Amino acid sequence: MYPFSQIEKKWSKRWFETKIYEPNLRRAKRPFYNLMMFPYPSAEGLHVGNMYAFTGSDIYGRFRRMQGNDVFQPIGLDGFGIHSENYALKIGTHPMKQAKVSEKRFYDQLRSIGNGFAWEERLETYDPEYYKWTQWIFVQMWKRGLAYRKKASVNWCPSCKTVLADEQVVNGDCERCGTEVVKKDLEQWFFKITKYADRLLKNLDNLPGGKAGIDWSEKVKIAQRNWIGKSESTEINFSIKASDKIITVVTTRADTIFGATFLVLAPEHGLITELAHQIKNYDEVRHYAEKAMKKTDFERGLLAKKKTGVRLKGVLAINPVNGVELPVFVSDFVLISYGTGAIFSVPAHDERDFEFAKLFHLPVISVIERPKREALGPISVQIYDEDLSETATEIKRFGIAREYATPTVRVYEIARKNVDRVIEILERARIGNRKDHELIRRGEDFTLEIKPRAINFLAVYTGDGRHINSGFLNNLRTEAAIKKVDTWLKERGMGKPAVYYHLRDWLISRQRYWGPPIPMIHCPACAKASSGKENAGWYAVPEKDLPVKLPQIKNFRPTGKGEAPLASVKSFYETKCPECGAKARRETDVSDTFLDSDTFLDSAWYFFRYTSVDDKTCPWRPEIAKKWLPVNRYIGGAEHSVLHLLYSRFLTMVFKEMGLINFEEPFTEFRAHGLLISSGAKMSKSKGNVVVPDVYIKKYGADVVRLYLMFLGPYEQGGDWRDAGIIGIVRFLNRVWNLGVKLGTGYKVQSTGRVSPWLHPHIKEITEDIANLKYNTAIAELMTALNKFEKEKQISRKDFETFLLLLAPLAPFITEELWQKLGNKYSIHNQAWPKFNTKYLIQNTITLIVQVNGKVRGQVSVKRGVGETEAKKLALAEEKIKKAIGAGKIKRTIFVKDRLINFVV
RNA sequence: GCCCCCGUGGCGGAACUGGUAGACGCGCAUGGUUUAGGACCAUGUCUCGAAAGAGGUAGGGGUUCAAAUCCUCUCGGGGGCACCA
Repeated sequence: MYPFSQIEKKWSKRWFETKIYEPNLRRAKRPFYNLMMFPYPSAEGLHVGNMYAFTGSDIYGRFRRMQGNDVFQPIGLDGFGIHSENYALKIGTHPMKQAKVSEKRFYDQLRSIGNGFAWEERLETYDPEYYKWTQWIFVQMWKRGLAYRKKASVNWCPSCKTVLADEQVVNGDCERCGTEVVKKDLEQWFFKITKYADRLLKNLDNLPGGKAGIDWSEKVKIAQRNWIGKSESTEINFSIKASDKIITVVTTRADTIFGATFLVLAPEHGLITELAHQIKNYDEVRHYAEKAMKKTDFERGLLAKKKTGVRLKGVLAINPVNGVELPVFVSDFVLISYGTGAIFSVPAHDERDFEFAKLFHLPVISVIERPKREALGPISVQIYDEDLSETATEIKRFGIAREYATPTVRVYEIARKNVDRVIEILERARIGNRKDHELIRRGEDFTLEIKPRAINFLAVYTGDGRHINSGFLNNLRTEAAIKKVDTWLKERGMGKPAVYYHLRDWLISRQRYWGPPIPMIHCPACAKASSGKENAGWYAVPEKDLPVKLPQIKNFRPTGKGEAPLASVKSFYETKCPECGAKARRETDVSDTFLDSDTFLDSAWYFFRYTSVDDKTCPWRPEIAKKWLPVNRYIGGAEHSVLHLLYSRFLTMVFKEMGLINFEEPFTEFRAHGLLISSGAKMSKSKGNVVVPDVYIKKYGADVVRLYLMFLGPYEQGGDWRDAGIIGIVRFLNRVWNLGVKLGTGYKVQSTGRVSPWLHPHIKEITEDIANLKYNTAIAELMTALNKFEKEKQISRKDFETFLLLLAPLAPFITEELWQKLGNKYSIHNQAWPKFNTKYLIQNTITLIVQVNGKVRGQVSVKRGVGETEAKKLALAEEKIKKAIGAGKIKRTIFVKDRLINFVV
């Protein structure tokens, strides 16, 4: 095997010393900011998944460098956070100490993978020089009214002993430790990201000034759209009988208002207490509401199989469109966090409402006519699970053509002539009325589908259709009906169109130790003086006093009392009010630092800081930031679709408003790489299939590991690491080495000084593949080229050098070594990317495919650009073609120039 | 439940705007080379068939001269959101 170890060591050192990957930040002429997601320095060390992400990004950066860009490719560590803190607790050390240990290990590893990092610009989020500016940003947010403190019912992880953002709760469990999350009422700090919801959404499609939206992987854009969750809704006011109070509900289906048969309030709804005197069963209602409020969203949502609720006796709401009096309920299926926390229910056209109506035996009024069966096209029958056995047996008597079952569906194919009789059986089984029986056509037979949970579909129709029983909305369809009712309500002041978002404000405070302290001070004296005002007594730490340093304390263990560890450190929290000078108390929470690989506030702006890491006077120097930002290309994992990537966009918008920058989207291009799995499964410690790159780098060298990772599959789709295939890459690079050494030591080589024509199409392919992140096919193409070299036995030096240049971004070490061995100037990575000449892409003789009735029957060699008449003549001269056509007459000829000719007989 | 992605040899995966399916690599087989090898070299490798030929991209249906590619339904896998009114 080629001496990779020696080579890689040598060049790592040389690159570092000669700073070939350090662009001149001030003077660069063609700046290209190639960003990769800085890693979280976990105790386990650099993961092969990290290397996968970094290699893919690095190849692209190297490619751009060779194409003439000044590429800036910085790296740093996202080292604050609960993961490090927990690890320090576990092994009985201090996070500050551990950080230094991990830092060294990570940087050593990062140096070994062959990436062209700009080491001088590296940063660590736990460095006071960095988090000083994280805190500064917090202060700016505060000054602009975008940071606020609020008592809220928040997600609390009893194990991590801190609050969690909604995004960090997965199926009711803590994303990190899997402990069930509970609800707690705590005062917390929030950022008003909701204020930017519309802009965050719009920019995905169109940037201000009519420009096209940001160029991101489509799936990430979709995820953000879903997360922001815009709904065009209507607010409708229901007055309450014998009261001056009003219930404002929110709906996206105002068209169904004539079908409303009751109202439901969220347990937290303020009206419940306001109407206390009117509610006859107030104790019962209050009891229910209090119990519900203690439940987590998960318990109220997914977990709750059955609806619960209590009627507000003595309260009747009046439907504005028809004056009908409707009962009002409280139920935990309505959430205070969305809309107004109140809804009107239309059981005929909403499944949840229907569930609830069944429970309380409430009327169901249908206001939308279902489309007729014919109009539905394919039709299907669905039966409730319990009914299945008996009915199915009966149906089976008709002779089932085919039967198959899945966990949720049982499908029978029955002959057409039996359809009506089967429907009869279904009716007898009282599965629904005839209208709801639906059959799927399947050739000559029909498919009868029997699905569990079908009863709701039978009773509830959520689709569009002609409106009935709806007064002035009769005969309209949904869209038109909504418009009409909106106008109607607005004219009478009874409602108005409104837009709602699912996006919530960003909860950023955490009750832990290992994070940047929130730079706020609370003064009790001032609070008293201006009591009643919002945020009374709260002041930002004056900017000259930043950073608020995180003190090294002995007991950094989380308290679990809703208080951060710093709350018991007197020397930390005791301070003076910046306003009145009285004794005041510092905020002791730290800002959001959570997630294995990411700390949100810290990481939401790190790419700005890279441009000015040594500047102590500002977060970034405007002239340098202007030159390099926004980031030209960002490559990272899709798991950050809605967290890091959304927060970064939000902060960038704020920075623009502050006049700090002149753009509002931080990443011009974002590409999500695929997930790297191992032996068919997601890598995880519990499965024991985590691959650590070090072992392989030691055994085969970084070039081999890089190439293998990239060869696994399309970069944007991910790949499956299996040890078996790595040998193919080892062979490939060995062959490259052997060939290179032969040339370098004076074997006979042709030296024409020009790139051979046959290589040009390969240059084109490789260039395009790398530009499109299709590294797997780029490597395949390089392998093909090598095969050709070996077959020819005669090699020109120029061709081989070109080959090395093409391979250089992918395998930077071996190519650098061979480049030198061939007597070329350092460094290969600063050479110009090979160009291809289009005149060599065109072959003069091409193979024309000859088809008869669409089937390939032969091929003929023709001159490029040959016309139909000529091609036809040549094709028909072929024995095989003659035979295939036989006695038939050619009815039609399809001719695709330089590609094929097809005879239809 | 809703949204997105995917399904091609024994395996990872190629296939441009529909136009010779299986590039490249792994594995396997045969031969060579080597003291030996898990090293290297050569040849072969979708299925059936002696061949001519036929079939073949999860399955059904469709559009087309022509479908892995487009439409549609079903099945299966992965990811995201989820009582959001």
